[in-house]
Formats: sequence, C-alpha cells, structure tokens
Amino acid sequence: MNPTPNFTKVESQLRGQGDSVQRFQLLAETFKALGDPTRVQIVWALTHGELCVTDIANLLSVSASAISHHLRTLRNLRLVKSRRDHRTLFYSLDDEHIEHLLEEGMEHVEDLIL
Amino acid sequence: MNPTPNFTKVESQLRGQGDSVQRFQLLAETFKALGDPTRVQIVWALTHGELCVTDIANLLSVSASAISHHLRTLRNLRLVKSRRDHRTLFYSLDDEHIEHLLEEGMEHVEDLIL
DNA sequence: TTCTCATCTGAGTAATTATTAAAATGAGAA
DNA sequence: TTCTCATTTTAATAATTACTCAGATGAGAA
Repeated sequence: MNPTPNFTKVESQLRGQGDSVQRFQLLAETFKALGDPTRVQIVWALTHGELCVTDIANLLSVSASAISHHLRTLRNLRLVKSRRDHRTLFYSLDDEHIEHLLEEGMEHVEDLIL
Repeated sequence: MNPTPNFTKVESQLRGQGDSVQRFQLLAETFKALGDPTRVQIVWALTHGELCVTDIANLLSVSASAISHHLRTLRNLRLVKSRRDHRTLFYSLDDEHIEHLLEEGMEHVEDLIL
C-alpha cells in the first residue's frame, strides 16, 4: 500500500526525536504503574494528604504487604515519596503532575460512563 | 496503630464516593491501556493526525496483526476511533483528553530523566 | 538488652498479557 | 464471479504481574 498523507509527516517527526525510545519506555512504565486498581486508589488517596502504609491498607482493605509492594513500584517511578516519623513512613505524591494526571484521566472516564 | 490525622479525613471522602469502584476500575484500565511502549507510541503518533493500521505498523516496525490487537484495546476504552475510506481504516484519537494525558505524563518523565 | 510493631523482602503460585503465526473477513478491483 | 489486500480474529506460547505467606529488617519503648 502507498503511504497515506500523514505517514511521511509523522515518520519525519519520529526520526527527529532521536533517543525518544527511552522516553516512551518510561512513559509507558509510568502509565502502567497507574494501571492497577489498587495503585490508582493509593495515588488518589494520597491526593488528600500523606498517609502511612497501615492507613492505606485499612483504607483499601488490602494487606500491608501488598500495599508495600505497590508503593515500591510507585516509588521506583517517583510517583510517590516518603518521610519517616519515628517508626512510621508517611507517603505522599512526589510532584504536582501526578494529581493532574489523575484528574485528566478521570475526566475521560466520566465521559466513558455517561 | 492509631489512625493518623489524614486517615479519618480520607476515609470519609472514600465512603462518600458511593459507586466509585467502577470509576477506579475504568481509570486503571485506561492507564493500563497506555502502559505499553507500543500502544503509547501508537497514541503519540495519532496526535499528529489519523493513520491506518499499515502505516502504524511500518512506523513502529511492528506487525500489522500486533498493531490491530493493540488498537482493539485502545478502541475498547475509547482512546481511539476509526473511519473507513475504501479498504483502509483510519484511526485517530477519540477526544482531546487523550493528548493532554500524554503531555502531562511526558512532563513527569522529563523530570525523571533530568 | 529484649520486646513491640510498622514496614519491607523473598519465594511461590495463579492469573493476565504481548506476541506470533495462520486462517478468516470483507471491501473493492479485474 | 475471482483475485487482491487491508484488517481482524483465533489459538498457542512466553513473559509479566499481583497476591499471599513467611521471615527479615529496623527503630523506639521498656
């Protein structure tokens, strides 16, 4: 098949990106980290303020071990950060992009439901 | 452990959401759909204009069959839509939220790399 | 020190998913 | 009709992943 009008246009843009492979890989991993019901609820909960592991576990009715596993994947992609207070680790969102991501995603979902 | 200050606050907000389970489920599925290197590149390519399956396959050096599979998951979540022109199906982004999602995600990734 | 407890880690299993290959549509051309 | 070809589908395999359980840190209290 002959290339469609947009093909050559997009192709040149893709070639011009250089080392964009790493960028798309990281972008996909970021979305994948949010692509789990438990993790996206963890992030949503943290938009209301910092919480410790036990709190999140009680909130979502999931074991603290499972929450800890999820928090590691979120931490690895710098979606959340933590601070220690005595024996307790308080988790919070790492930057303001995360909350915007959730909001933007929610708007799409609201359109889906209607 | 006693509930931390934010726990009761977030808990009441969670209870007040009602049937939010479905919302979070769909939100997670949406992010998961974008959480794949090939699919996120498909969506990125479509931000530059509509493309057919063969074009996308050539662009990303992936088989047309694999692209078709990915397009179905994107279509199921209404991230992309299609129109037919003779034998060719042209795919494009379903609404403007999708492009914003990608931009917001990219900004986070740029911070990651630096 | 010993005890408590919030959190993390490692292994194991079940479930999900991406990819490929081959066959099947399905629409237009000959 | 028959042929072509863009796209979809089905089945199979390989890889990834979420969860649980058991044990290990690690920091503060006693």
